[in-house]
Amino acid sequence: MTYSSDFLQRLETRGFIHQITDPGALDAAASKGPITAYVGFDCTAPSLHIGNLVSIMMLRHLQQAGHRPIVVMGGGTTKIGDPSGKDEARQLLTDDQIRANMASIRRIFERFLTFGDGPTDAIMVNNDEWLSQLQYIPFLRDVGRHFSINRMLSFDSVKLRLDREQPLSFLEFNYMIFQAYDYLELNRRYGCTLQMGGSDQWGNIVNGTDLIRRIDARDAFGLTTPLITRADGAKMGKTAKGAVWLHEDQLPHFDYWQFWRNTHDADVGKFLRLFTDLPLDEIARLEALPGAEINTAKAVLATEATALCRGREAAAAAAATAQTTFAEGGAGEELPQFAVGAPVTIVDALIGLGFAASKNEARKLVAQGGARIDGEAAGNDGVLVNPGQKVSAGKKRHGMIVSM
RNA sequence: GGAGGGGUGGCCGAGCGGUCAAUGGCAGCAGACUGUAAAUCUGCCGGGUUUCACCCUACGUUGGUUCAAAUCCAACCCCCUCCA
Repeated sequence: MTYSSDFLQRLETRGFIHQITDPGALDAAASKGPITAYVGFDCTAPSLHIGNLVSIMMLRHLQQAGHRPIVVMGGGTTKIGDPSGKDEARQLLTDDQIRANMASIRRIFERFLTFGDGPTDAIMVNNDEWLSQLQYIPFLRDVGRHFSINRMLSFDSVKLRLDREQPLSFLEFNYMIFQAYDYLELNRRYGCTLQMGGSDQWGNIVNGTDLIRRIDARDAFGLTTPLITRADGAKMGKTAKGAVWLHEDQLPHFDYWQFWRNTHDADVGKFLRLFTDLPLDEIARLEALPGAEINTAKAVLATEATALCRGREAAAAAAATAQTTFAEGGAGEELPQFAVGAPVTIVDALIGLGFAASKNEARKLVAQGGARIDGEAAGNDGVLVNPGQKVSAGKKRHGMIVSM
């Protein structure tokens, strides 16, 4: 499918589009002039992770194409908890936790979007602003009447729980109503005519467009992105160590860079399109690199993706560290460090650097030849390591011992 | 409320008085081969120590029987199926 609007054409060619409620009409609207679109984010954690990155990039493209992005923080809906994909109710957060999380998340968005008061500047709003003002009876009369229980029961998020006879509280059951109401409110306040989100949000999004049509008789659109999976079928962004966080407090720059560097061959092109701003012809060239040369493309992916989220400088530093550490066998500046007062055993060094969770684990690393000091296998667990030496666990984890 | 079935290591899932830190699979870690990839093969995969060994903690919870329990008994909690 090809679109006449720059915005949709961009999304389409870069692999962002899964479903659109009315592609033709949305394309026409986006061609005619600036539109306002939003994505909702929940703020149950102080940072977003890679799973949110597709939506963030989509907002970035929206803005670059001359439209206005709204970031909706689910301060109000976080108080309820989205039942989608969960067997059990989420833990409820206090107002203070929510506020702190929102402040922290905002800093991530400022890297990707330009905020301000201009016509295409991004704004961030908290749906708690209107949700907590709602009056129960009027809300039921004005909004509740448009929702049929029959239909709500048919939604996957609800059906799944009911089929498994898992408890679904009334509180959570209301989640989809509030999300639909958000859209109505944003449409009224900001003339927002497009809600975007992951494919799991399709039902919620459609509820919103329906509600706007029923109450205000206006057209609004919905767009969802495909679920991004890796070539081996695993869900994107989950590693054994947990989520890949966008916030540097939760994941060092170097580790973030490394995450992208270790992308599977088959995913390089896809990820370059989704997670960098590189032009498509450049990406086409990179993903076509044969054999081992694909590593060049991975390094570009890592640096570009890191630059977006962490800044160009941090990306360059991470890339330089990777270069000296992996390609030259040296030790880059960004490696994790472990400060000691006196020489320590290799076992303690591995634990100190966070490469082993217990002494047993560290000993096993040594026994299997995975522990190295300055590139040489550590002979036994009693070997001492001095400040200034590089300690490695396996081929990918490297750290420096420094003096206090 | 009644009748059955079940709760085991990150997950799935065997075991059903000693030989069980517990088969197998997945995930993970390390080694080999490579390209900081994939696939494959090999080893590891609760914690501690003086590591071909020993100690501690673990099979829903709490007690009990026994020389000995994940395995038997009792009570309790939770889940599932069927009946009311």
